[in-house]
Amino acid sequence: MTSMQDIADRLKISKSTVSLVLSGKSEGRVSEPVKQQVLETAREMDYHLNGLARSLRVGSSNLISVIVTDISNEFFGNMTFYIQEEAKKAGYLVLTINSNESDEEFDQMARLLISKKVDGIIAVPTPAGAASMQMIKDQGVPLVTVDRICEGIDADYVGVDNYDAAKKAVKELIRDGLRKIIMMRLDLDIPPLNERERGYVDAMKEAHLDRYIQLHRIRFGEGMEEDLDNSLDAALESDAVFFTSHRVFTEAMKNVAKVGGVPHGQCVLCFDDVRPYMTGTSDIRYIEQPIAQIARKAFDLLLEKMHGETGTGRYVFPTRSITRSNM
Amino acid sequence: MTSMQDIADRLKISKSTVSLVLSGKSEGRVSEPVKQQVLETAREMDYHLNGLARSLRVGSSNLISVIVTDISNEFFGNMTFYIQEEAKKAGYLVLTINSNESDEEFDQMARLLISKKVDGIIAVPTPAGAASMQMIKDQGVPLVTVDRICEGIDADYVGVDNYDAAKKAVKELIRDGLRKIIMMRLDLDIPPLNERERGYVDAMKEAHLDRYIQLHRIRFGEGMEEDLDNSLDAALESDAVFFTSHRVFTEAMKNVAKVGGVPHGQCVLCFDDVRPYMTGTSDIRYIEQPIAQIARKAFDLLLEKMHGETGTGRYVFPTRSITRSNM
DNA sequence: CTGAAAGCGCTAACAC
DNA sequence: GTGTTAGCGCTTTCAG
Repeated sequence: MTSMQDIADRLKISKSTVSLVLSGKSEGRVSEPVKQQVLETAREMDYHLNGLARSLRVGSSNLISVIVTDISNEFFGNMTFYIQEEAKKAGYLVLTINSNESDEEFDQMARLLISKKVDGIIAVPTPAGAASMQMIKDQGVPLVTVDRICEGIDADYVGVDNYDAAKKAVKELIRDGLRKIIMMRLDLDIPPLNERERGYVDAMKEAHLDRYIQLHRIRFGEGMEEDLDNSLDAALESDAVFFTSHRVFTEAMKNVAKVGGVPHGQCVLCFDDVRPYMTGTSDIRYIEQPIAQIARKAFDLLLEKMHGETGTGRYVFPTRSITRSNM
Repeated sequence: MTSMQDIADRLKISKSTVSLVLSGKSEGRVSEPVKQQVLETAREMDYHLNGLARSLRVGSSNLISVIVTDISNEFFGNMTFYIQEEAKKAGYLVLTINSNESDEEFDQMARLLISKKVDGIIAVPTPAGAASMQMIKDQGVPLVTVDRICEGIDADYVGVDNYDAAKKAVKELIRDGLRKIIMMRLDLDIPPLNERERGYVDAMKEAHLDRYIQLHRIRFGEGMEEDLDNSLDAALESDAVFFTSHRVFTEAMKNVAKVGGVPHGQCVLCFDDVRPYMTGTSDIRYIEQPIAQIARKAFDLLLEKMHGETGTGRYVFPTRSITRSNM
């Protein structure tokens, strides 16, 4: 592996000169002939920059990380994708991390990332992840949180109004004549899910449909399928099922497939895009979060912080309810 | 940010001693009291290792990269996920890169990764990516290719027998009475897609159904929706549509939703798991690739290479045809 | 315009 | 057991 020293030796010049031209800072500081020689020799010797050495010296790695709780959730998958696209444009590489909703894993990974000297972190906080957030901040690593607010932590936040989105969508269902609307949510104590539940409950109460309110809490991980099985009958008897997140929806669908699909005439409401799943004949609706915008905003905020800006803010984007009936 | 030197100064000892205990190499080389002091002081001063310095010194970054062509393809998404899980166990962080099927992007990213001194790369080669593969090898970076063989490059390969899988699945369709079976594939000149096409064509010919052979080539990226629209009528008139990859399937489904879903009684055959999409009443079948196994094998091979093994091999895993009719 | 030298934070010989 | 030293490959003052 050839180094700058190697090409300096070959040309009998100093490595500082080589560094100047190879890092594009030679403008008016290195003569044209020398510059050309360096460039050519670098090519001949198949030189590749050692970014580690550079990073150590300049104090920044051009690496950022995005830590999500469940990469198999399409919402997070897409978010990660969009962040990567933005990062690429800005010259950053991204380390994608899956915390699997575990505080311990999150913390462990955050420590690793700090040691890798990432320039910034975009994180979906785990249920009780405040301490890890604080550690990241204490280490001076720019941080922006996404999807879930982490109470007690002064960091940028980007997300949507989950309460409002859920309430509006349920009201639309009621307007369209549906009555027995039940909710299936993951058994995780995280703000978005709690907010969506509140929205559902309030919408039902306001329409005096209290008696139909049903909350099915599905365990995340171990026990998921069992819980889903137990809720199946209730689901089949309802007019509509409101799934609070993509993951619980897709898992439930695998289950529902066993009994021949969603019953004709029944309505499914879900957070996040389910268009590709709408091959059937049931009435499917979903609440769309502007993922690309969220991702872009999150990255922009991170970029600002990495450039030294200090204030933090909370940015809430509007959602849309989409109805596409195939009946 | 406190360094080893800082804690050595505080304790009036040398930084080598500090290094020894902090890197867990103090066994029988540092006295117990000193060791405890170091550990405690490190905690007090909120010390975090500078991994860049360590990597520069020891010559390895504990970073690997997986470069896929389309992260929004669930097959690659899952593969990446499994690789990450394996990598985590082995103490590696992974940089996920999306080449977007572009040779140029791949090459550019590969150069960046080399400068970041990644310890290894798992790559899905782009259509004409041999030169980039060679560059990676020339730089001494361990490489394993996945999903597509890159001709002319001596590197490990992990994948499935695409010809055989496609042929078998089509034969099953024919056995079950389907005749007008058409294929929709992306317009990319890559081995797996070509092999799947060959398998389809041969199965049809062997059943003397030559007259029903229809190949619809769908552009990837710009023009995709247009091509899909143009093929819609033919699709609706067929007995079955064989989608050669997950991506073309999901895109087509968005399109099909416009006309009210897949017609009753029609069959859809697809490469890769589409269980969550089986909410409808149509006959859906798919060819399952053992993604977890593929990912694990790829990572194992990479690990071996990173540990100095040299030989290369090609590993082909069996697929399964899954039928689950909801009719 | 070019070079010498210092140093980013760490590890690993090698002395003592 | 512990300290000294050299150096990984680069960037960046500072002289000349």
